[in-house]
Amino acid sequence: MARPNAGTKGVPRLDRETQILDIASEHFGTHGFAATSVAAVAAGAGISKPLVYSYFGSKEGLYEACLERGGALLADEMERIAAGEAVGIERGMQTLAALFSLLEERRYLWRLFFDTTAPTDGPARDSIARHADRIGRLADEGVTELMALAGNTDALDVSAMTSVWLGIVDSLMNWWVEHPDQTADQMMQRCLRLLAALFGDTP
Amino acid sequence: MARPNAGTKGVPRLDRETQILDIASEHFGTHGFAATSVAAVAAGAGISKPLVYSYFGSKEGLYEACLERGGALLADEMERIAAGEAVGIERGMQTLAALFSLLEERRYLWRLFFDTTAPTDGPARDSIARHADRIGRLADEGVTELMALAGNTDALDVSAMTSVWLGIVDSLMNWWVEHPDQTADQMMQRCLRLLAALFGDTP
DNA sequence: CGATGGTAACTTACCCAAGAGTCATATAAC
DNA sequence: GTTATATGACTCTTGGGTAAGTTACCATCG
Repeated sequence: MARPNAGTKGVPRLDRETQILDIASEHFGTHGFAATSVAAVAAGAGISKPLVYSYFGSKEGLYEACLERGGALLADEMERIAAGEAVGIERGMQTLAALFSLLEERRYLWRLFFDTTAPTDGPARDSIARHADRIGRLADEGVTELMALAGNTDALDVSAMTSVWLGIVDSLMNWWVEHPDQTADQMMQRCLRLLAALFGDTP
Repeated sequence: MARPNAGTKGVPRLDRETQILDIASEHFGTHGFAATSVAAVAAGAGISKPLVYSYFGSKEGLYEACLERGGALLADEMERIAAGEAVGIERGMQTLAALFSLLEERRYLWRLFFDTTAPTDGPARDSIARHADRIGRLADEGVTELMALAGNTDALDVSAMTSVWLGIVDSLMNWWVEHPDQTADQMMQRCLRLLAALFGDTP
């Protein structure tokens, strides 16, 4: 007898991994890497800490797996937009619409990629940067197009504008997290109104 | 005898506090609250940890003191702009110019106020939020004006637009930190070019 | 002028809690 | 009975916070 909770619960590894990644992504995205504890993730999944380590190796490994899965989701969608014909601000708006729709039930996911508390040293640095950069590169591509249309091809200008664009998306996502009652559709309508307020018309 | 380093070094409390705040602000602003250790700040100032605690009470107290000093600097400048006659985007650009000039030697300072790793519970929460909100309120005022000019007075729209505006400033500051060779003047010229690229003219 | 004592400016050496990571073991399922 | 799934009970490091003591300075008293 003894340990009443030991032994398998009949949950296959892949199912359990998926569940752990769901919980971990939410924690990492909501509180950041540093403020997330593996024990809390385990508790959230209703399992013990060693199982998490058994499946993901380390806290960084867990974070990396979250990035992997989330990054694929985000980048695939952004690539779909990129493959379309929209350019400039139009492409930006389509990207926003896609992101709102995609992340409606996972608003925290975006913040995973812009976490300043993620480890900046050690072997995980490269891997983390790679995933974060994949989204950045897609943004860069769109911004380069936009700037070229306006006759500006300065590399630093494009770099700064990309940073600003990502900052805009970031702040919209943060605002959305703080306003849970807003639907994806309402967010998109709001963005169109904000754009109209800036440009003085309704494009 | 014994402890060769004990005893006063003849540095008055106020001088020492100022020095500690300089170091601490840079650490907090660069690495965030969670990733900053009091021991590192003390080492940076060439003193021991207990002296920091003796002067500031706790890590949160130290952070609060940084916010106090930095917030006064930032808010005073933003209030100076607010008192002027510029409105809308013009006011935004003037604020940017003032911030670039003010923060040229302290680019990390801005990030102090938007640190997601700052403690979200405990007694310091209110105090910290109060300082962060002071800047937010000034931004809100400017954005409200801008939106009103465009005929939009929806509270949520204004709230979201304020968030976006702060996000833009945030990303510009981050970009600036990553490009140390750029002067305040170059940053401002760049912003004007980015604005021109968006609006298709040079206002 | 030198002794005395108070105080401000410091430090060493420690405590303690939180959290990353590990080991040996247990049980359900097949 | 073998294996994948699982856990209780550790260890070890990091970092916030503290207790107690040390040294320099300065005023006052003889």
